[in-house]
Amino acid sequence: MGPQSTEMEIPRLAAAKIGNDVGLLLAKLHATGSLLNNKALADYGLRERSFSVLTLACSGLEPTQRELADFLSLDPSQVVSLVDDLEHRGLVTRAQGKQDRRAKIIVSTAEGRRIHNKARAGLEECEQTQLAALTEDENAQLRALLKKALWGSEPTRR
Amino acid sequence: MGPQSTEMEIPRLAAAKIGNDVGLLLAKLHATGSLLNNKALADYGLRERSFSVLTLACSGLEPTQRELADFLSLDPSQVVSLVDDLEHRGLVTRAQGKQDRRAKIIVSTAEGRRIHNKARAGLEECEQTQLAALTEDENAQLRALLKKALWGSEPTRR
DNA sequence: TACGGATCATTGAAAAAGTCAACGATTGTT
DNA sequence: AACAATCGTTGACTTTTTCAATGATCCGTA
Repeated sequence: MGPQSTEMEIPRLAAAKIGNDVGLLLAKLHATGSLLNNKALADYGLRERSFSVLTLACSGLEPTQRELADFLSLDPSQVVSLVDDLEHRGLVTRAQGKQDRRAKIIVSTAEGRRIHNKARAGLEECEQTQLAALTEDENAQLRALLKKALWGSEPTRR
Repeated sequence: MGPQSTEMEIPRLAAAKIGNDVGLLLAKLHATGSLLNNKALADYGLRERSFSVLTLACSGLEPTQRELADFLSLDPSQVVSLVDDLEHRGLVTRAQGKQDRRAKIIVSTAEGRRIHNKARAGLEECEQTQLAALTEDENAQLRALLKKALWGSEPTRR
């Protein structure tokens, strides 16, 4: 369907003022990125979002569904669907919250971690493709700026 | 509903590896930004996308609908809806393509430019809110990196 | 302790957005 | 002249988003 080449010609319309609009730039880069990411993740039966959930389940941070919803900017009901899917496939399980019995903690299974590692490798490749125009430094810079824009200063450096 | 404060606490989950995932960072910043932008544009009966179309219609670049679809990463049928709406409200008109009579060139009306100027002012304010954590330099840097990631090197400097 | 309001995950329904194939008109190519 | 390709448009279909309602649980307060 779309152009598969690594080459990316500068569209005529990029000259418009709106070519400086952060909102549009984010939307565009996000759109093209999602396309690539979802394509890469399809091999593992995952999509961008289920991968995010799986990643956080694998993180050891023991996120609750509410935390997932907030962090991923999703409606809680969407998290239910995502977790349902991952759980049915045996990649994560719902554990009872420790302090709060209403909450469900999402943790990965061994199989979930296995799939996750494979998928992550594929994704990194994919990400490099998307940001091929940037140098290693610029790549890191972009990440840092996005994080700072989102959460102010830098997150707890460790 | 949501938190209206300018303060943004660093979520616990940001510590996860995925906090470095460019895809997620883009999705998140884009999501929060869209929310703010759409809220700001609602005063003018616009949304992020209709504003983008209006902006390009005002740009003097005489974009065709096909170009709009490509540039905004939309399906051509979505552009039809957006232009229909703007046209019904007298903000843009469809002009016949010059070389290609199949194509329709979208140009703004005087009223369209009036609304656009007002809306743009509101949006800039909004954008500053979103990127409040960044310095002026970082703000420019972010734009430059996003553009480079999208289109390689820098677009025609002028 | 018991009450009341708030929060969590879940469900289901309604609205919005996205995807896709088909069409007439037009273009460019052979 | 014939052919395939492209542009805008329409309509059907699927997916995603949004939202209100619910039972269970938590927390603050009387």
